[in-house]
Amino acid sequence: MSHHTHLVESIRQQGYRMTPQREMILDAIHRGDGHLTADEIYQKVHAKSPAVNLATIYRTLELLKALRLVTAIDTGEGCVYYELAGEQPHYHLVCQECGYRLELDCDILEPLERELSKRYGFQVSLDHLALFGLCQKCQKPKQKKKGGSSC
Amino acid sequence: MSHHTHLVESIRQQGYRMTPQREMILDAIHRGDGHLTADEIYQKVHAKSPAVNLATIYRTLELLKALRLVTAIDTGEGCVYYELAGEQPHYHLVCQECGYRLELDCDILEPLERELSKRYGFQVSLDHLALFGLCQKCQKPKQKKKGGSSC
DNA sequence: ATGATTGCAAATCTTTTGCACTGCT
DNA sequence: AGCAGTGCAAAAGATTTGCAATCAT
Repeated sequence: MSHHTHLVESIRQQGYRMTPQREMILDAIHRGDGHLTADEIYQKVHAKSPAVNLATIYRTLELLKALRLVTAIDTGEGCVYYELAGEQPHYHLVCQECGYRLELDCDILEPLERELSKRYGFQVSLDHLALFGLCQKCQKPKQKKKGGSSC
Repeated sequence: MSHHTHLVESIRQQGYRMTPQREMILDAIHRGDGHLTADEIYQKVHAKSPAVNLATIYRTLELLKALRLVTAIDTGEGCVYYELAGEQPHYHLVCQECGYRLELDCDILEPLERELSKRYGFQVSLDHLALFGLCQKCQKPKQKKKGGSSC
């Protein structure tokens, strides 16, 4: 628990209590390295301490999100992934055909980020990003229907 | 049905049957202009023909997606939006704080699209895109990273 | 005619909530 | 001690599925 002392402090300083459950949840998210669903977090915590309830996981995640200690990433697969806020952002490409996923280099989105800020004053959280499309493999089986989709 | 004759043909040519339900669903999506949830589509169809079942909506949307006649957009709000494939792509910025949404100019994502293709061979479906972050208004209460005016 | 499609109801799956009890501070 | 936090069970909301009836082809 030494690595997330500051998280524990954050929670306490804002008037919330530190419980074993919350500690285990934080620890699970930390070890999960940004790719755990609520249920997976539950599995991990439950393995350590079977009495912990799924509802507690959800309530805690809700709290941690509100305190901006964790962020949620919705990749559109019907489940949400959680990670500690401030971790190295990582972007995903998700193939809609085969589910193949790969991680993007961080720098590839910087120009877009700057442009959105300049043009719209909008500060995107690109660490939440998942992009969908077709991987190389899955592009081939389809027709070459490329007409009319230009801007 | 004049505007989506080609959709009807597509379905038939692939060995599927054209039913009034499917016609109404296509029509609803068409008129909905890319921002309807499954349930909203259901409401529209149901208004015309109360016997139509929600399960049919889901099954039809599933089919239409598989045939690539409609695309699904998950904006991470817990619901999925449907639109006709090949419609003018439109991107969303969604404020995670206040839910404010705005549409992006089409051209802003082209450089990214090209780069992803070049670097990873990945063909992103950017018409599926929703970006999350903070709008100008909601940036202030937090870090003063930027001096903006009102939304 | 015949098999794809639908309606209906029940089942899933994820997430939320009410309430009484527990335990952090 | 007092109230935030928890466990439990039940609720809610979205989507899926099994099955018998129906209808497009």
